[in-house]
Amino acid sequence: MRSSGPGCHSRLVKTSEELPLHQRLGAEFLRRIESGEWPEGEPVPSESQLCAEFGTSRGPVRQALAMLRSTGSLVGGRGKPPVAHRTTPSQPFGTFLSFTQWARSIGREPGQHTLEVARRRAAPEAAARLGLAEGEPVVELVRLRLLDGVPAMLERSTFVHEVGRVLFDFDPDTGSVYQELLRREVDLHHARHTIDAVAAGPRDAELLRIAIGDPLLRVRRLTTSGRGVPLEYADDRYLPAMATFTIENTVEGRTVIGRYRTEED
Amino acid sequence: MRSSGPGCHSRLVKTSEELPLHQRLGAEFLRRIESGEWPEGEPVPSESQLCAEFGTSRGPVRQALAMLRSTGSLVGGRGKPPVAHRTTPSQPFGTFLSFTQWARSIGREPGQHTLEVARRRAAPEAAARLGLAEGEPVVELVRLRLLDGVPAMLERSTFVHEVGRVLFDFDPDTGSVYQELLRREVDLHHARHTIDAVAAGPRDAELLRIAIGDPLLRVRRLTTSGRGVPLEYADDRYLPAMATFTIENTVEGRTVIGRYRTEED
DNA sequence: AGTCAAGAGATGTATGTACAAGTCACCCCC
DNA sequence: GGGGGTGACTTGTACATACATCTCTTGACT
Repeated sequence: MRSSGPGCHSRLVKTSEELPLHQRLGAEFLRRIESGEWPEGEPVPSESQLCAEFGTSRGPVRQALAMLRSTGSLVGGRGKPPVAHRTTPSQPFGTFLSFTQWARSIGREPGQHTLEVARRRAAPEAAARLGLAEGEPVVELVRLRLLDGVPAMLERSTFVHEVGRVLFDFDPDTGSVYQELLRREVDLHHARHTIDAVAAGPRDAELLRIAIGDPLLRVRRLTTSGRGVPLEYADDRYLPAMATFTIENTVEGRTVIGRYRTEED
Repeated sequence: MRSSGPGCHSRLVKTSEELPLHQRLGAEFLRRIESGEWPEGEPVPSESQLCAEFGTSRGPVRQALAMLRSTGSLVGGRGKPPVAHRTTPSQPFGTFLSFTQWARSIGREPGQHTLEVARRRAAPEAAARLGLAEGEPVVELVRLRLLDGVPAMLERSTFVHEVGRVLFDFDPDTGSVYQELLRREVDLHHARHTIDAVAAGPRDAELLRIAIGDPLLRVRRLTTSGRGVPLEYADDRYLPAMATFTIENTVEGRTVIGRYRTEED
């Protein structure tokens, strides 16, 4: 295998040497598709050729191809070689969850003004979503998020107390709460985003510099751990001119999601 | 093992004898998980037991398990049996695309008032999205969609002419345009939904019986064929009180999407 | 020249084997 | 009685093989 230039930066991920063969093959194949080495729309080398090139049996090669097929990077059929297909990649969990990572991924500079960070008793809706009794202590964080210095979103997060208390050792004006929680090994694993539209209230309007009643794109998010324990409930209100959400789906069931700057789409 | 009686256990999987073995196994396993025969959170039978039960080798069993693993219906790891996990299923393509199918899937009665169906020259935005020159003929369809008789959404669809002309033989007040197009073997394969919020204009307000400026949840949809040819561009405006969209994603990259009645979530 | 059939080559499916690596229960020993 | 090792069992990975099925080209026949 051609493991030249192994990812020296990836301490979180195992080095290529110790990964299973079919995963290394899959990564290599994906690199070739995305680099254009296997051009879009062109058939890729046959399984036998790949087996010969990497000196393996058909098993690992087929596992790798199946992985790419499931993500849509390969399409095609029986009897003829599969065809490379560059797809719009689904935004990874972190990018979709973290405003900071998202902003950077679209080449904008994220910013924030923290308006409030307080330990208080859970409000009715947040308590219900987090599965807490009303009045249990939680940590609330309210921030105005900026893109290139311009107000873009108003974020109201409610953390269960065990998670939220780490925020008191952290200045939410300096960076990404999401990354800080990851660093503390909080198991952010699953998120459910519910999207609708609301009219701006007085406070929304004042902070986002719009008129009361103007439409806002609201995303309510419940983040849970790997075992389904709620960790955070958030109510994010975007200026529609600054961000849109996209969902792409196909008859085969593949789904990719994204959040984009409005003008860019 | 092959010489054991022909099909002595094959009656257990009766789904269409001509499907490949691993697909039949996958369907059967999924049925057992969803029916509770393999209880949530409990380890499923080991691969050897499944091989014995269905009289196959490990290969098809493992392919079927891998399929369920990729959809999140099975979780678990090395050394210990995988654990059944009932997941909220992703809404299939048809349900997500068709208002009619969606309404029925949530137990509501869909309805529609067709306001316009006309062959005309493409408007600038629709033309750009459909990849047409401005002024090329298209078919526009404007319908007010109802849930249980109550206005829920205003739909403005623009079809490329080749697709849209079948609508003149079809009464859009009677049912689902989507199903009619499928029946005519139009290759609706891929859809990209862009979600944002807009203020209701005069016509929106009048038809949806709200005030001008009230927030609406807008979904712009570009539907394309399997080869990427644009077929339809739509601008759907939902009353936020009637529908929300949800996106669920995990660190492993699985994504499920849904559209729900607002109160039900 | 056009048409159709045969065949080569590709992928899809299925089996059998072997070993590596992880989990768990049990038992021995301290 | 508790701690730790051992071994059976399970899943993960890899290879070799065989055959089915589909695609596309080649070539003979009309």
